[in-house]
Amino acid sequence: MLTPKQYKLLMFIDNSIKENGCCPSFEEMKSAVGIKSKSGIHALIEELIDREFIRKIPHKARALEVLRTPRFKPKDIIEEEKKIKIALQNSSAQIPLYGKIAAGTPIEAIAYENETVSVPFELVNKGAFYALRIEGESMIEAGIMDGDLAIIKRSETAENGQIVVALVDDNEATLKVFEKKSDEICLKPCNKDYKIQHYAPSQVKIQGILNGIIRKY
Amino acid sequence: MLTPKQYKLLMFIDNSIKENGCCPSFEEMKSAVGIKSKSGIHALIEELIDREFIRKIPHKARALEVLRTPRFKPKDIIEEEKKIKIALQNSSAQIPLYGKIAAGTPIEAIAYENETVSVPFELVNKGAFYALRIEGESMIEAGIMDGDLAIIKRSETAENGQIVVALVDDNEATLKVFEKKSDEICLKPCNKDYKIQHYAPSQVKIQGILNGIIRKY
DNA sequence: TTATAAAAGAACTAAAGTAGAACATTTGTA
DNA sequence: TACAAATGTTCTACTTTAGTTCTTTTATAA
Repeated sequence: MLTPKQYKLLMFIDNSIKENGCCPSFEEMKSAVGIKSKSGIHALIEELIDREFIRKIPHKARALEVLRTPRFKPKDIIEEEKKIKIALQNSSAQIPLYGKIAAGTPIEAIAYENETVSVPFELVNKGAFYALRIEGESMIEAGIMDGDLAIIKRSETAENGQIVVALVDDNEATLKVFEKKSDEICLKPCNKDYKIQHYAPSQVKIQGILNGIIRKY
Repeated sequence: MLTPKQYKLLMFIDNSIKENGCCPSFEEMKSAVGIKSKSGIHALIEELIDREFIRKIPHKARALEVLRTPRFKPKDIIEEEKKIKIALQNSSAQIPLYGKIAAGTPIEAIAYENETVSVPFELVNKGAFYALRIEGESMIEAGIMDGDLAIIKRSETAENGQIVVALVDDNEATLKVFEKKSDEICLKPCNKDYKIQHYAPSQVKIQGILNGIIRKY
């Protein structure tokens, strides 16, 4: 019935109209179908008009209308869809990278969202996650090294002994072992050269709990 | 079907009528669509009338009626499609997990391929990779902890100072810092409780070089 | 190779969009 | 009613985007 390219184009046009409400331009179709020249799109569209799959309002730009879509998919398309399924199974999650965090001297908490990193799904189960780049040596005895990527699960609370991202006095974010005592909160580094920090509970806001580490050599 | 501007205007008019009960003026449309002249709005409206999306009561101000809007896909379908797109872009590599490796007492090298793990593409550039589960504490000073997943790049050779998977006497695989001297190969643990091991070059086969670490808490 | 078809590319034509001004109509209210 | 303010229409001139047509290139199979 239709060639793979024709089918792909037809479905793309149908999709675009349903999704964006407006008909795609030839340029958009080019990149969607994977053709580098507008004349190719032109030929495909003429074919689709001939076979009465689409209609065109003459002398108008972006004026295509899908009349019908075929029941059967070309074989290549089916193959491709299988590949997508496999890719989906192996896909990783995309989480924002919130700049660097000092694991030694605390630095300012970073509020902007610029980069994202992809992490294996195993590290991000349920909840919201973000990543921080470790800077400094204060957690080295917990196997967290300078330059590591820390995968953090958003949380406002933590259990004693967990490694947390803590915001101190609203302007310093730091990765430390959390311990809440009756009257104070201790943030413990994992490096004997660093001292345990003691704060009033009101000074410390938990920003998340360490969920994973990714290191690249 | 519609051009982007036409669509934007149509939706704005439809929305305004539904929200405010009355048709917006050209001035309002101007700022909504981002056009600095009324004539542009006029042209767009004439087009929309031609294509029978709106109707106009002649000789009346603010007297437009929306006849129809392009039909849409259900939201959940769009969401799903977006997820697929993102997942495809971020799909991660699937590499085999070759069982556990002793980072303390060496254990047998595992030859079978059973499980696989997905890792971010950042950790696996070019070449063949596999993953090993760390067991033991011998590399703890390099930030490699018991239970970590080591991402290994296949290689038969290594530079001094690199962390390698070494097979000793064909039956023990171990993760150590590699150092080749003129007459022997040293495999150095990163833990002062463990001793440096010295072997004849013929005893040691490099199986790969450490390329990354993934840890889950 | 040669014939063929698909694709790429360049050159061209047409449509869409932008902008401003002048003009015409409607609408509210003094 | 009459006027001013708000609203809508038309025109010209121009820029950008979109679509068409033709020639050249590339790939493929007889």
